[in-house]
Amino acid sequence: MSKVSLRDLAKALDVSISTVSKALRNSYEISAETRDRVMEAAREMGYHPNPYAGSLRHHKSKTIALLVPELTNNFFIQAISGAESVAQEKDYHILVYNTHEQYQKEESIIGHLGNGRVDGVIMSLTSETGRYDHLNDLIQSGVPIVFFDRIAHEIETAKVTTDDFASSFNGTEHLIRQGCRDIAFLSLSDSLSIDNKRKQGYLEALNKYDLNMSSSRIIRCEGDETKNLSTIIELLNSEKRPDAIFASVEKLALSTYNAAREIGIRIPDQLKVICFSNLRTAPLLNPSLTTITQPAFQMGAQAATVLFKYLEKKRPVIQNENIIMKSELIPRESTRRTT
Amino acid sequence: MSKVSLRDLAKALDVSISTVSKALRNSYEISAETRDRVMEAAREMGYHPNPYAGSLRHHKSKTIALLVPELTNNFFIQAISGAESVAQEKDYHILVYNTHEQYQKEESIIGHLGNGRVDGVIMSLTSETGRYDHLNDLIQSGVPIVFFDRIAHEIETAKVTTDDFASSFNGTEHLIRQGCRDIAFLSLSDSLSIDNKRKQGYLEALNKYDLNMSSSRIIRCEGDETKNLSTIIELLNSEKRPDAIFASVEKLALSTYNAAREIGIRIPDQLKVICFSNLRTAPLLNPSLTTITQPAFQMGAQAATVLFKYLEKKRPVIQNENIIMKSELIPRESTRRTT
DNA sequence: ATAAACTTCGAAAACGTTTGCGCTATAATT
DNA sequence: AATTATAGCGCAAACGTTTTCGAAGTTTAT
Repeated sequence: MSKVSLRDLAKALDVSISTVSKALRNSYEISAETRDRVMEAAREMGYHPNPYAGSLRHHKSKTIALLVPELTNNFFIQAISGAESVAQEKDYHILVYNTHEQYQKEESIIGHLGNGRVDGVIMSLTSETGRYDHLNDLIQSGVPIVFFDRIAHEIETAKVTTDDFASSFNGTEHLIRQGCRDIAFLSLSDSLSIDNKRKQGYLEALNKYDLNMSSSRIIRCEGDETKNLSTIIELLNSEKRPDAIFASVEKLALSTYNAAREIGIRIPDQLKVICFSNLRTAPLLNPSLTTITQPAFQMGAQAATVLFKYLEKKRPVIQNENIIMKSELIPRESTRRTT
Repeated sequence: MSKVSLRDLAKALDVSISTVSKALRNSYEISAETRDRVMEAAREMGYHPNPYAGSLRHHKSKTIALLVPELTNNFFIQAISGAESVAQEKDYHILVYNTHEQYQKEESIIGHLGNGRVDGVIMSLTSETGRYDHLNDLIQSGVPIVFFDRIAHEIETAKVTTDDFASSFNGTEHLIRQGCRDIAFLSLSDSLSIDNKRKQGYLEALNKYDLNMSSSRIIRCEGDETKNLSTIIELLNSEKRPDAIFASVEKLALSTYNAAREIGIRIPDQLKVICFSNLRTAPLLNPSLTTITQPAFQMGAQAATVLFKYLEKKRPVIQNENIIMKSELIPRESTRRTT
């Protein structure tokens, strides 16, 4: 039936609790004979150590937290999957939290993570996050943080990102080479590290080709889905409609598809679309979608690997370190050259 | 800096540990004055209670585990999202585990969940899972389990599912009404509750319309992605190619799309496709995909709600209960009637 | 005035581990 | 034979809480 503790084992075997404990951990202090007796009894009685008692003694929980701003998102879910894989190998447990793109939730959750609940944190920032006191406090209290994708430059720790500037530059260049001259950039948030890098890459490419850099072509889409949809429809209905859209995130590209469909604009004939995306169905869309795909799984795995590397040390203070992985530009129908 | 405990607070305020503890929990035994002093000091010194010490005392962890056979899967991720939402409201924490469709992993993870790590479990079974000893052991040890989608009929507890039989029947009927007479069913596993229900619905519909029930039209696709792809290609290249495919899970429909594309079969003209799916891009596919969509988010939320309802009792033994939610058939291009 | 009741707090046990140290018996060393 | 080393085990403290109980001191009732 229920819970069997060291005490129960000790009583059953008529030895002390410490003997049982040591036997189970294969201590040299215990004779082979009693060790085997204990092991056998433990298996038989279904003993499983209480993890929290151990945590209390050791100040180690063998648990890490994973904070993402969105759960139903192909990129983040692949990253989580990557982190989970290496955690499972290392016998670590993962607490998953959805911050829902809300700074307030992020702060509250981070607050719950001090004092030993987790040994470390892997996270991607909220689009609202502009101050980092809560994160610094956590680090100060001894819980290291590794960032991925949406990072805080201001915090000295390990960060796993992709080559956002270059990818965005390449993506924009790709559009230009396909004949586009008026490219709108759909942005998610001004405070986001990746968003800014991507904007810069976009602007730099425009600059290289001497294209009009009127900043009005950077469209902020930070509302909910329907809000964004109407923003995009408005854009596509405007007098001077752009001939291409560069969506900084996947969901904005999908909204663009929906908008185009709704008002009868043909992709790629009248509008070309490219975006950062980890959509598996990108090749199957109508038309198939040109994407810049980040190595999401590997990013999560890498973030976890770095974190664990530090956790294995006595006093885990993570040094500043930028790990930059490459995204891949995959041209498809949505940016096909038209005449 | 780091960790501040009750002892630290007590020392700073020159009162006893128990006074501090009681003050923080607003005990009637403590005067308003000292309570306020304690509260103030706690905030100032950044006190956060050590969760595991409390867990040890209370035999409650305020944590639940979520086990899914696949993480990069729209259905499961939406379910997780639903469960996470209600957990966050109830101030519970969620440990997420990926069983990778492997019985052995499921067993091992379940083994780690005894003895207090979690107060309860929400899970969907592996396609390999055929025996339930590990689950029964866990329940016996006092940790309740709530199943969703892929359930174990043999275990008496709460189960959240959808009307798989009816949905599958309706989906098959839909295909028949669109003119199909030779429908292949792509199955994932014989041991899976949902798979069997769906097969039965499919067969029942065939029966109703007096169609050929040769069981060879049930195709097992339990390999990896490339294996399944070649299985489907073989099917579509066979002498008597089916005129429709009913995929029991989303990924098999996507493989069907890929297979059709590869060997130049046009959907829906030459082949109609329907599947169970939570793909957000289903309307944007080429052609748009007819789906039977489960209320994944609500299922996860419902499972969590039921679990918490029981956890709030003293001795949480969950009664047998079948909660059945409705899926929605959304006809799209992939099953459009052709002449 | 004494007894009773109440208010406010502290001592200590308990949750289930791990581990340093001490104790006893036997084996090895002189 | 006397000493020392060693093997094998148990005691007890510690981790950070919560909570029962009792000890004061204070107020109210008789």
